[in-house]
Amino acid sequence: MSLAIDRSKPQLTDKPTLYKQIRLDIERRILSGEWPPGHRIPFEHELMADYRCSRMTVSKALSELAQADLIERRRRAGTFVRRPKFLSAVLTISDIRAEITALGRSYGYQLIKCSRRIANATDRIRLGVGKTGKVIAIACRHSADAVPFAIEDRLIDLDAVPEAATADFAAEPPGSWLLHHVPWTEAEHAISAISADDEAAASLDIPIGAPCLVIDRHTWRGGRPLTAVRLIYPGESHKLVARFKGG
Amino acid sequence: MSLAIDRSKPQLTDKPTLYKQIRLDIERRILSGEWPPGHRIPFEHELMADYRCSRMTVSKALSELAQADLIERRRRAGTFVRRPKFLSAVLTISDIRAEITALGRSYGYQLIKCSRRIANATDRIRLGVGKTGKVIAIACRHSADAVPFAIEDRLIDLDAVPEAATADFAAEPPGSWLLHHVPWTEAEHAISAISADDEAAASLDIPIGAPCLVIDRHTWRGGRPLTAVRLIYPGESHKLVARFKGG
DNA sequence: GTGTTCGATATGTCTATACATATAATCACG
DNA sequence: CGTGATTATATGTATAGACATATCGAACAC
Repeated sequence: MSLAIDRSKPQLTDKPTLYKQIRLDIERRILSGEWPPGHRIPFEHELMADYRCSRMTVSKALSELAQADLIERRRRAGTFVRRPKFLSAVLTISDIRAEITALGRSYGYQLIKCSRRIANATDRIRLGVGKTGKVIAIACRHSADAVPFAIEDRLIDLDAVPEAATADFAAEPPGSWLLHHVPWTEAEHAISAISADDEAAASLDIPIGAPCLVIDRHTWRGGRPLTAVRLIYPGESHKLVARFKGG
Repeated sequence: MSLAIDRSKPQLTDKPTLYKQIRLDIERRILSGEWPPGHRIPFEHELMADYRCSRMTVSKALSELAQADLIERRRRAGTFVRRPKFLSAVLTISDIRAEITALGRSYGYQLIKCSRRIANATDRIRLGVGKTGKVIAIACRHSADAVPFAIEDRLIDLDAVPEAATADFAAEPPGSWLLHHVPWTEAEHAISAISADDEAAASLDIPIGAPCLVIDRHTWRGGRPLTAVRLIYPGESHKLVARFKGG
């Protein structure tokens, strides 16, 4: 297979490390289509010979590729290229303040409503908690260069996030505050489209009935609900972008 | 730290392997909040002593956690718990036929238009190719239990995907055909909301002006554009779901 | 005080070896 | 002709030791 690489001065001429070279080599072959899904890649002992290195080194390269789901390793059978896992993409949603300032626009924030109460039935369903407890309900608006950017309707479980009781949500948007103060372990986003009702239309300064992009996000820590939020963006002016890069 | 584990009969009593135990142990501490973001986790030589194992074993556990972005390793300084990477989630978009049949509903498909042509200026911009070439333009509709589910407007670069010339898009939806025949390496999705224009409204059997969820997807192989597609879903009946599970 | 050098140290890579374990392939048997 | 036991083999885990490399801090020079 003539894979042998230049190692005339083992740790001096090589820029990337050996296992990384092997990993990138295999990755390139997979992504270029040279080794299509289902293809059996050379056995470890073959790669050992090709690259003149120990099995541990080959194994390290293959293990990383396996962890990244590019290949599948089966004992006795060998190592195979995985078929791409049906269109998936990583959606990155930064907090809104960061998103707006990253665009070089000035960030504005207005707290519309902030109340503390004992969770009612609606709150409990929305958060997904069984027994009643204290919650904070927040409505606020984010703007970019003084133009309404999104409105936010949030519920925080005060029993799960007691520190929220002392936060000043008039000064700092709850999304930013939570992101910086409360670690979370699981999150779920549901993305849909709605027509602006009169309230949303007024807050966003758009016509009633205009299309809006909606993100409903739930966040947990160790299975316990922390917060539920609905973000409404004017639909035609906002896009969510998700990317997938093989490897 | 009293982390020592039971290894009275090294490879017999242990269910999970040693490095996996170490990995899960550390993972648990991080996800439970016991070791918060920024916390320095014990040095490798400390973990070696705690778990009575070699450094390679500890290192393997830490390397996997680092690859999964839960920790950050810095030479000379030590290993630290990373702060969560600003709300990110994995969005999985399966092809529409699979999505509908997975819901136990019957899948229907109508090809509305399919034409082959030399790429005009609009096509070139949409695909992001410089010089002109042949393309296939397809319009079609997907339905679930005979109810319109989504409409699709797609452009395929015939020079990048010559096999598409022989595909029968009246029999098989282009999304499914591409997924099964054409490997890709990069994809980008932009998600937005629009009002249904009269054409979309008629195809989807919804009122003109109704909110719709739009996915614009571009797919490349090795940096070369393969296809550009716009999918329009009735907004209130469809949700995209994205999840993030720590670890 | 300020910048430089240098040593200590934690992680990063690699080797050679050993044994464990899952399983594909083969073979013996009813 | 299946079918169950056996074997061969590729990956999986683990060890001990070696050297590479980045970098924090302290000692040093200016």
